[in-house]
Amino acid sequence: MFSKACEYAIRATIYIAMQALKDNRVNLKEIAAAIDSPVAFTAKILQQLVKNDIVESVKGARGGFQIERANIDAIKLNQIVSAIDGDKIFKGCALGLNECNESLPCPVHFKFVEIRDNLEQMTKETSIYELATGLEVGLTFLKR
Amino acid sequence: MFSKACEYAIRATIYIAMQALKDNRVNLKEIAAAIDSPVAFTAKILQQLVKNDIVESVKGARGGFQIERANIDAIKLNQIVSAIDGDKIFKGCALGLNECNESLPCPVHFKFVEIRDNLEQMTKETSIYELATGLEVGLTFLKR
DNA sequence: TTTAAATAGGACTAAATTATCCTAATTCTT
DNA sequence: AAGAATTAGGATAATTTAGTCCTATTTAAA
Repeated sequence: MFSKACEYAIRATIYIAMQALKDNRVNLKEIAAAIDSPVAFTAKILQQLVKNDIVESVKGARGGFQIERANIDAIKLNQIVSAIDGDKIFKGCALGLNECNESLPCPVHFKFVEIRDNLEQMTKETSIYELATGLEVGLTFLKR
Repeated sequence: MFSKACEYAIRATIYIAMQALKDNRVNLKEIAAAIDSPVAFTAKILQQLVKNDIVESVKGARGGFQIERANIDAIKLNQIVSAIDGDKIFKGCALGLNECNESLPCPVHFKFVEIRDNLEQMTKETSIYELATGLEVGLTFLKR
């Protein structure tokens, strides 16, 4: 469904948000440990998240990653997916056709559009805040 | 969503089914041309479909691929997906966790399960017959 | 019986994704 | 001011996915 990079991106963002809610800034090593991801690869992904204004970084000793309080509410899941994987998952054809729409549909078009649209809507209405709080309370997990 | 191999597999199966409904057996070249896919790669995928009893092959001159009439109704989309991509798409965690279920859920688990299950149900109730007829009538397309 | 047309399958290549490593730049702390 | 901790970024390696090529085998038709 999502690329590995995107999976890590979502997990990392949720973890950073959870810590940000407790006024903690977290560094790369801590993030990678918390979400059980390869450190160097996670660094690359965090760079992309910073470029896309999903997380903020602070350089130097005592630096790390954080998310502004207001953004924790504002950032929705679909923004992370689009930033890392593009919008193929939300817009693309299930059978890989370049041109596939209501007027020139592939055989599964109408059935697939429903699922694709549900996915997009779900990710659009799911905030990082919501995901981070479930994690903090211990209802959900980012490893294993 | 699906791998390239799976996209080609679905397109190829639909095309073979449509021709089988007209009592035509079709060969590799014709299939690849009809679905606009790389010939040699398509050959590999067809081998897998044969091994998984989704299509039948006939060797030798005048050989090719076909699907028994009864199977055109019996084969559902989910069988092709599982045969080529496995069932990660139907069973796997959206965030890539190895263990993710109702009792140890990832942060998006409950929201994602709905979509995943809808996809599985849709593919389970969609027969190749249904997809092939839309194609024959010219309502749907396998290229572009 | 030979030949041509076809699938099967193994070995290989190319491209994309995932992942690592090293160095530079930044900034806090001592 | 120096050193340690940290992110940024480029180069590279490893793995997976996508795709090609060649040969063997099968079978219909001439």
